[in-house]
Amino acid sequence: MRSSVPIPSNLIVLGFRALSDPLRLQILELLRQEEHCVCDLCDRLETAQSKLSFHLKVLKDAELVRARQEGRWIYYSLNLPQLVALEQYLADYRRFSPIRPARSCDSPS
Amino acid sequence: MRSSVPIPSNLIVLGFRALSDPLRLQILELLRQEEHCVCDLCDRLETAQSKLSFHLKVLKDAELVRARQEGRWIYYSLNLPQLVALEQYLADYRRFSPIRPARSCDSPS
DNA sequence: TCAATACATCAATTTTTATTGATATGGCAG
DNA sequence: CTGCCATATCAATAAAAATTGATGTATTGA
Repeated sequence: MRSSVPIPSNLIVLGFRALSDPLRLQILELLRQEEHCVCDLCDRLETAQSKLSFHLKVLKDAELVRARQEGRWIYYSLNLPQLVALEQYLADYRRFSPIRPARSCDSPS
Repeated sequence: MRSSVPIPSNLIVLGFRALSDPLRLQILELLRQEEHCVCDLCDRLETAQSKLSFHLKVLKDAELVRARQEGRWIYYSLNLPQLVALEQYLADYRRFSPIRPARSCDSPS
């Protein structure tokens, strides 16, 4: 019998992985306010274009951002529902984890 | 002048990184219900002890779990406040992201 | 049609993370 | 003390992710 512990969905794992990098969090921080094209992000983050494209792809694969083309620009924006999905995943820990009585808190340093 | 985009706290990044692995999420899933010692987790997850120790360290460094020694066993449990901190970080996207109309890349700021 | 711009993708390399098996440490029973 | 058990850590390797510079692909304007 294989492990009976539920295996988390791939999109959840991808989401957290995408969030696990400072530059990518900075990208999201910028997108929070408005959508941006790549060249704009390059400027604001002082980062090479190909590097940014790489990280944007990670975010896009995790469905944390969306891309919209307009002329020769591609505008990235937050995909809020997926951010909310991750938030909900974490919220379930708070909501469905019985708070056990803290036993004697004799912390061994 | 360096980028003015706020750099995320290291603990936040560590937290998301710790969450970005299926086995580690399974560990948290088990800990949700009650604390477990390592040998217990090895059994339930059918995973080698040293492998589990490695992943527990990742979770502990991210402060998502706590360890408590009792005799020769070490019991791991959730550290709910840090999970909540990550949840809050995500919640802020939902709460503070105004939906704005696209600004053209060309247009004067 | 041509050149320039915005972006993606690729190949090579470097860096980071994960896995595995072995060994170390420290508590406990005998 | 001795030997066992639970766990951590280490060293070697493997696997995955990130960086960099170059090249490819649309789109636009001349």
